[in-house]
Amino acid sequence: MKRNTTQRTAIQEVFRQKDRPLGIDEILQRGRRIVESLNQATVYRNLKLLVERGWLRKINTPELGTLYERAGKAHHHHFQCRSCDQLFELPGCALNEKKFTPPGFVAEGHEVFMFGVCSSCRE
Amino acid sequence: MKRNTTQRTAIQEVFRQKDRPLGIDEILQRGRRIVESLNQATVYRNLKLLVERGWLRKINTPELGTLYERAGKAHHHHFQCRSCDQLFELPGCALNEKKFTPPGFVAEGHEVFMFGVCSSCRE
DNA sequence: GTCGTTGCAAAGCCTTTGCAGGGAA
DNA sequence: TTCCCTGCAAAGGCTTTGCAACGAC
Repeated sequence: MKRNTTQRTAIQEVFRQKDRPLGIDEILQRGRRIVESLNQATVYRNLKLLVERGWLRKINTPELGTLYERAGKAHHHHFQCRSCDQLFELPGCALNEKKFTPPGFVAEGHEVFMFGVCSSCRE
Repeated sequence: MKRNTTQRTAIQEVFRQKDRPLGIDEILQRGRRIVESLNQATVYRNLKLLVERGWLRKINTPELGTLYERAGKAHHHHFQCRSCDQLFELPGCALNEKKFTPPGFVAEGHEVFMFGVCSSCRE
């Protein structure tokens, strides 16, 4: 049986506070504000567990490494600002999967990453 | 001034033989058929150099790590077969970038990865 | 008390780098 | 001969794992 440790709860709390894709460093930093002793290995172990439980989703980005976001959201993609290196959610989907699938191939899913500058950084 | 070493030539030859995205291991294996002594560090160094020269393009895939393909091709995306783990070229683009860009954001580019089963593996 | 969980350190991948010898021009 | 390039090994990031102590139930 799984136990609700203060560390795991802290990591989940971080995601409740910041509803956007987060990387390990930021999760660790913010988590330590809640549980000072929080260890990196613990974060890795819990992220893995929370992904397996379907509470988090792992995002392997092309330029920012691995990030995590809350699971269960509607199908969406991401926009990476190359100025502040934040990943933003893009609601909906602008990809015509069927049209794009080569004849004879079977499509199971897709990932779209957009790059550019966010509205805050553009100012 | 850059020199045309047998190692660098071998790596380029590998890409001429296989016109599809290749990973380090495959490049190394195939390169060693041409230059037996070929070293992994040499491959990494030359891939970096060939990318800088605009002869190769680096692809950071979500599930297969870093692959490289010949640069200079028309805008395209990729399809990853989860059965044979090969990356296929998808000619053209099915993404409506303008429609997908949030107000106030500036789009500079995008990356699309499709996942599924290729026609060979489906049989 | 049990046994899942944590912190710490070591180890595993993948990639980069320092260095001395080797090779292209 | 020059000095770029290579092979080898060590070192760097990021992530996982072994182990003994700890703590949730």
